[in-house]
Amino acid sequence: MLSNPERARVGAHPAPAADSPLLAGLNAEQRAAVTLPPEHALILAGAGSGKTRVLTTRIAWLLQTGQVSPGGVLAVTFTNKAAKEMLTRLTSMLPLNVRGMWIGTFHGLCNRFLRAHHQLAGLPQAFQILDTQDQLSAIKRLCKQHQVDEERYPPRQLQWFIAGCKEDGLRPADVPASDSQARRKVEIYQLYEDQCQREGVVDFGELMLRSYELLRDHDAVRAHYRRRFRHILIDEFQDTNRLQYAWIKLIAGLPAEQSEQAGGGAILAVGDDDQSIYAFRGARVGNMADFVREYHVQHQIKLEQNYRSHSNILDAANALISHNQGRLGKNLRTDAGAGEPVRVYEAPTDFAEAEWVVDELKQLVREGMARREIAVLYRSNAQSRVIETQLFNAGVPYRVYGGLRFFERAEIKHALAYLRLLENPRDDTSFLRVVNFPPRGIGARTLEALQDAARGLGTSLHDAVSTVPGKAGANLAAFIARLDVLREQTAGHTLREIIEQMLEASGLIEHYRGEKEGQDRIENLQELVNAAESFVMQEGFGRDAVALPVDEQGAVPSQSPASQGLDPDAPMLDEPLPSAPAVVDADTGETLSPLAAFLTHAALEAGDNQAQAGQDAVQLMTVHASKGLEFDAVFITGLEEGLFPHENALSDAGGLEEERRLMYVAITRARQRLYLSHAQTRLLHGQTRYNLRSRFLDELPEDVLKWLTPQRGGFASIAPQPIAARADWAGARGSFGSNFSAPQPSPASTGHAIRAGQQVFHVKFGEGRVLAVEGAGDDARAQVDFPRHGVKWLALAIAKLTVVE
DNA sequence: TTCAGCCCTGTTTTT
DNA sequence: CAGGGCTGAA
Repeated sequence: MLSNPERARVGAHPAPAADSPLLAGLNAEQRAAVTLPPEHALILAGAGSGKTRVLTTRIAWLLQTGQVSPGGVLAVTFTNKAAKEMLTRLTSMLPLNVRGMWIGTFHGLCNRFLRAHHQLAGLPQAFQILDTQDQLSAIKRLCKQHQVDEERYPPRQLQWFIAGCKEDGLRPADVPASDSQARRKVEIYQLYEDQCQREGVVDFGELMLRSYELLRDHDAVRAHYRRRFRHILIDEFQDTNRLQYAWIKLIAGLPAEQSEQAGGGAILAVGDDDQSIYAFRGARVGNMADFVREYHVQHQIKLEQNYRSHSNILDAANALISHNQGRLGKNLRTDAGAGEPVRVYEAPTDFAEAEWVVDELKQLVREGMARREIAVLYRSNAQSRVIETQLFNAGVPYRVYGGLRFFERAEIKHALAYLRLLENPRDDTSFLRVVNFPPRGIGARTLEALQDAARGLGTSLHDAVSTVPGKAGANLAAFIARLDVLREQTAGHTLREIIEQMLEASGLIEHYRGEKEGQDRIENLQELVNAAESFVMQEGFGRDAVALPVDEQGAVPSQSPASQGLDPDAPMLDEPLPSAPAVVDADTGETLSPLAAFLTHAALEAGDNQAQAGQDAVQLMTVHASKGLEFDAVFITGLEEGLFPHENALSDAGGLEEERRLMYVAITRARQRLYLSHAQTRLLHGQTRYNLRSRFLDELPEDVLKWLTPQRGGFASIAPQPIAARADWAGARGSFGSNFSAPQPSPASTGHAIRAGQQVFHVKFGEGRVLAVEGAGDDARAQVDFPRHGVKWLALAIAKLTVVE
């Protein structure tokens, strides 16, 4: 073990200890990955192959063998959870001060970086971060102000467009726009950028992009970090987007740019192409291949030994994923036995499906399984409701992940808006959010006048208040006066005191006291005080948090970074090069007030959503949210065409493959037991929908499955279930009860001969395949997949469909 | 200005 | 079915 961190200085290269206790218990591949030479490498880590262990042991190994000092490590993950996990494991392996290490999420690290170099980045030091909600409301506000036709340019779509541009590293000027519609979008993008800049706020994408540009445009800064980071480790590399990969390339330098002199770290990319499930938000699996090519990667290690699941589960996963094209190729294996078969259940309704899930999991609990070891997964959040109801009725404790998280709740957002205004009065988004909440006689008309005035003056709303005349103006003035007083009163106070005084002064508590449903909200607001308190404890803001001056003008050639107040326990630069201009390192960037730091924390980590974390509860979450987790028993529900795979993903082949990877992720969460289920009918958007069972079920090997219900026809084209509708079908919901083994009721015909699975012809769209039919009589609709025109819903009463078969 | 009620629309996954 | 936005009345 390392007793003195100083030993970690580079230069003294102790002989790598092959018998290091760190390596104990690792298999050959894992060991090879941990002890790789300091060169670029790609680890293909299958699900459950001990990826996190390898990653953390690698860091510990590098530190222990003196190949790098803590300050020379950059480790990037996607989720806060993963970053925390890495830190915890690391500190349990080595006694070490992790403060100088850069371990965090892309967004977290970019934030840290931008705070330190905020002047170079053109941002106020206390810039605030817009979450998705804030971003949308900022865009809506902008659209109103600039008379954007919200019909033609829906704000949500604009948000998607802007985020997409940023993920590709494109500023408005870089976006190709051929037609007028596209040009208009780019124009709005530009306006949005201006607005954010004016208000001193950044969105998630901006954190990344701004940080990328800063590195790109400032040679001294880039050179500094290149020399600093000798080892760059990236988790979940398959989830990186274009911009993130470009950022990594800047911070590491391309091979041609790397040298003893110029620095440049060794990149260790860890990923699994089969678990790439974030293409929808810009993730590019292709980055893996690009990395291998651009960095001439010589070391590729596959981790295929799975330590998690029984072989029946793995066989199912392997078989499923083999249906995807163009994989890097990887097969999981295990030494564990076959284990239980994968159980498959077909329910008549979503309601019955939930009932079955609850019955089964109660049985598991009776057999001694801990509830927290049981997960119920679904494709989309809306599906949780039925299951929740069932669990609730059965009195089974459960916990839902996702949905509204703590910092996203309305009352919390209101409170945060007040706090943000204390920190930055120019934050118009926050201003508008609370200027009339609780109501204080400032209505839409007043605000319109204020916004006009602000636009005319080119100032923030806050600064334009004095120009509004009359009673309305007086109300506004009273509002900002209240804020100003609060700001003065709380100066120098602890975070807790600031929040408590804000809750009083804002009138939020008072307001919710008067509401009938307000008690919960008040409790949440009180919880906010607790959240702040524990944040202060964790970050050590409590006492003598010395604010170090950050000299942003950049180069201070005569001073070494160490003389600028860097943590002496964490030497940043091993032997600073004599000619190199010293750049203030982002480690000195902790000059934020506790309040500003807390607000950042709130934006970057939306927080957990349920207070009852300690209880032994069944876990409910989307498949996406389950990534990286594992459970003894896993239920994957709603395995239906249109739901999983989701209908929006069916239009292109890439979408389907991503859905399949999603299913692969879901399957590989299970250690011992895996349950799959689908329902014939499901209540969605208040309508009963009839779904075929998911094609993914048919892609699993029969011999690992155990059908709990009699099997009927296969997917779509093979003997499709006669699917038609009867108006009172919904009324029959639940009456099937346990009657699932009975033959399907054959409801009266709609009069339309259209059935799922059929090949049909449409005058305009040509030939297509019917995916589903729903509704009855004149309302009957069919979902048809047209090869040329995509998936469409057609009203059977109107559309002329002829059966081709 | 506020509030209640109506209509309309959207509706995958999220750092 | 939900939530947001819009309208009209108090």
